[in-house]
Amino acid sequence: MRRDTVTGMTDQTVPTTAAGEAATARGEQTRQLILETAMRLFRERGYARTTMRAIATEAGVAVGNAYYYFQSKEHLIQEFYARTQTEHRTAAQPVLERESDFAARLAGVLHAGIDVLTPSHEFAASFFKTAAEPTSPLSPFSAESSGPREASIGLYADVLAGSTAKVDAELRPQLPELLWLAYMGVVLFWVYDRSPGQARTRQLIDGAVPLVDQLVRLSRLRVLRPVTQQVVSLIHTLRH
Amino acid sequence: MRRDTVTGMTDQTVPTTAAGEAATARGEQTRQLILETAMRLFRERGYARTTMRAIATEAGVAVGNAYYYFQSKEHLIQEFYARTQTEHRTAAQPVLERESDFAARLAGVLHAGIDVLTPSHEFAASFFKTAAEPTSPLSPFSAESSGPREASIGLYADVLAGSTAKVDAELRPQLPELLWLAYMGVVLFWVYDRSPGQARTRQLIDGAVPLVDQLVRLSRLRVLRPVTQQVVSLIHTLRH
DNA sequence: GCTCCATCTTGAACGCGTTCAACTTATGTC
DNA sequence: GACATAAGTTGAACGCGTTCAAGATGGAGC
Repeated sequence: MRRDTVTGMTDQTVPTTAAGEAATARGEQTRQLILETAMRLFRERGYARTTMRAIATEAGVAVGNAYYYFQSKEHLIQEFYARTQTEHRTAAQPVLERESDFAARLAGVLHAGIDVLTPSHEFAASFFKTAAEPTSPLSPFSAESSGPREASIGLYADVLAGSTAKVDAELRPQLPELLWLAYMGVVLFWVYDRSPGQARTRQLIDGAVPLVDQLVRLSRLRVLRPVTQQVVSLIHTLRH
Repeated sequence: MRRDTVTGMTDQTVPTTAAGEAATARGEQTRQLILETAMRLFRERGYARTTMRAIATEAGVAVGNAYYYFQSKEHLIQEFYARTQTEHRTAAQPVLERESDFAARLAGVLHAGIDVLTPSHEFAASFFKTAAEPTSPLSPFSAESSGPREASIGLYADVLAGSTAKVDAELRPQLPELLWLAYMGVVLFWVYDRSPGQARTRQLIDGAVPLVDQLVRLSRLRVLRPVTQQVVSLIHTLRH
């Protein structure tokens, strides 16, 4: 059974047995071996300088074998997404348990996200272009990325839910996704950030969080209600 | 003399004569021929399906010759930037001459930008990933794109300068670049927009412009001054 | 033990972007 | 006109991601 992504989705082009999840021990072992080798080489040499031949050789298999388990070199990255997302959740947990202030929770979760990404900055930048392509399965907006995406949005739902923040009733249901979008913006900035240790990104978070916090507070204010409603209605329009 | 970009920048790796601009008639002719052929094929077949061999063959030259004039296949796209920018300016001119209301000017210029891009939607999406890579010379933030970028920011400076809008004094000097950034956001949305005729992008513009307009107005309001100042100071911090 | 068949594995081959040493053409100098 | 040098041109070759026909493996049913 040809497996597609780390989410365990079945490849529609090769529908054999119905039990797509039932991977044999032999296959799963090779799959993991190739994956670990690839992740190691990506970190060691960067994405572009790691060839499929090198991955296969180091893993002790044939090139074609790697393509039996992964549709393309790009698909090897999907594993990176899933891992990063899981690590983000773990790293954010203490903050979510400790803090109740909205701004503190948001800042903590954003910083935790960058903490997790930091060791992979160079690597992330080199494959970012792949993720940026709209038609790519690696796009954060793609159907194939829906697993990690939903999980990530859930994280920001928790940021809001566990906080003492008072939010405009109409805005509240939209806010988690908006916060996730803001997180995507931070990641985008981070990828482009050439400052040592990506210090600028930290400044962006520390500067933008109080701003978001204030805007959320002000969303209930009379002068801003029309603007708030405009934002909400724009979101509805765009979502169809 | 090996030419680098459409901006006429000299390739530092091959510094021969000082007069880098003095291209001979023969060379310039071949260069234009390759360029026209490439642009035609890109539009006909899309970026990915157009091979350098096909470009060379159709232009009646050798593959290596194309690489004499253009560092890479990607560099052929830089021409697309420059042309698009020029067309955008032209398409926006009537609006800038006619309207004095800020919101009308901004909406007009944004719509003009999408008007110009529309015929290239498929093509743009396919090479977008290239432009998205931070290290790519095609990134809108790169030094090599500074020409078109500055011109584009200038367009938004005109949007503001010719309008009757009253803007917070501290915010005003930052606004053109912020508007350009918003335009980049619109283009990003447009690239991902799968709705027929990219109707969603039009809705985004029509929905977001009044919002921006209101925020700009409110920037002078007492309750929002702190937020405005925060925004301005954040920009300053991030700019170094 | 034998057969069958899905699963897994192989590596040569393909088309791509890109490079480069060799060659040809044009331009200026005496 | 002859020479020197810069500008322009060539196409075979390289390394890459990817494909695919062919073969090997291992467990289920008898």
